[in-house]
Amino acid sequence: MQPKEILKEHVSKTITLTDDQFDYFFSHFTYKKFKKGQTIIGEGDKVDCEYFVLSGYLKSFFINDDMKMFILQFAMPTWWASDYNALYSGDRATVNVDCITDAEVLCLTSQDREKLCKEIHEGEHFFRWRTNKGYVATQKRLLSFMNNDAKHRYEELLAQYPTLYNIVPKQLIASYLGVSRETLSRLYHS
Amino acid sequence: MQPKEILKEHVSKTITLTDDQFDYFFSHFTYKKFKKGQTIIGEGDKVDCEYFVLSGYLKSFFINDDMKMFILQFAMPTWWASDYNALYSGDRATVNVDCITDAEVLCLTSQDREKLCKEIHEGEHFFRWRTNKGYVATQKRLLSFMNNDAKHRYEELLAQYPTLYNIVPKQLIASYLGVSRETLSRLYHS
DNA sequence: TTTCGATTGTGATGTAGGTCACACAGTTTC
DNA sequence: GAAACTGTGTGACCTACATCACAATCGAAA
Repeated sequence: MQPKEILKEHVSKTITLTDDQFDYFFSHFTYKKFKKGQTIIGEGDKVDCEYFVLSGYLKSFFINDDMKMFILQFAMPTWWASDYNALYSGDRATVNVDCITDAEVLCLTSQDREKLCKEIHEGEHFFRWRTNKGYVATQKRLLSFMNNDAKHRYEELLAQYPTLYNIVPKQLIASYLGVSRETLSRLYHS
Repeated sequence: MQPKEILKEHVSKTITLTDDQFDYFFSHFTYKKFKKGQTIIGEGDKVDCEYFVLSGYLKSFFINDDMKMFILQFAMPTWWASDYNALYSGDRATVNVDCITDAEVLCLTSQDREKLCKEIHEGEHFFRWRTNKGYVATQKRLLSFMNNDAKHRYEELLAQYPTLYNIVPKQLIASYLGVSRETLSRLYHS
């Protein structure tokens, strides 16, 4: 499937655009291809874009002072990723985004997103709903963090995204769950 | 200050509306007054509204199977609160909202919010930015949960909201931090 | 085939924070 | 003023998970 179709199908789930409107919408995106392991956003970068995943897997993550990694999100096809704090505040990136596998993405600059939101009312609606879903999902994850132990969170993750288990190294899954890789290993061997 | 002025000042930080537009916008809100301890949204309720706080303090929280409470958010004047998952999905409430102190709020139904978003482009812009801020804040809190120990999170909270310490019972602060009240007590007596 | 690096399993031990128990305020109710 | 209730401090003990150390596995490079 073509990039344009993938995005169109995704957007159509929330809003209805005429073909002309969608063509115009799409014209603001730039296609890019990355190799496994490549960095898309690195700590300290100026962040201009958000990324819509066409194929492959990305991760967004934070590295603390002890060089420990915490994964905020795995981004799979039709998901969006960026350092949203940096993107909206204009600050330098504190969150990294890189490629777990080879990946193709569509880039949208913050400027173009705001332009589209202004010019196409439905476009603004789309981005409001997308952010809203992200907000609710993050709040759920926060609750799960406070409420459940690592084993519970592990099972929750696998139930929600069964494909992750085969594609993503266990180390990264541990970083997402907020436990050490050793603990994760013990969890699913019991 | 009047409810209308409070809301206007708040909204003006993000968007510009003409007086007529704002009058129309405001006409969709309903004023309500609650007593300390009163429930605004209870588990299992149908959720129609979100609430803009004029005065007083609310909390939104989740109760797990062991009857343990987890606080998602303290809502102070000019903050918004609801069970956003229920509000957007139409499901019954799993998150509660109640009053830490006597409180005055403005209620906006989900239906009216969508109506306003449709009729006033700037209105949609406002709600997109509000949600966006919530999203980024929740993501930061999630990161802090993964990264920092209870003491660190405690100091972070006090630095950000010094007033909370005097107004909100320590038990609730503990529930927000995700530690037992005993642990919290030990933290700040050392 | 050999070698190297990345990934994972597993034991031993340490620690933050949970749970339970009880004491002791301050404040509301009769 | 007694009684009951809500909020808080503090000790003793327990548990989930971290950390460190090292072994085992596997794929890619050479």
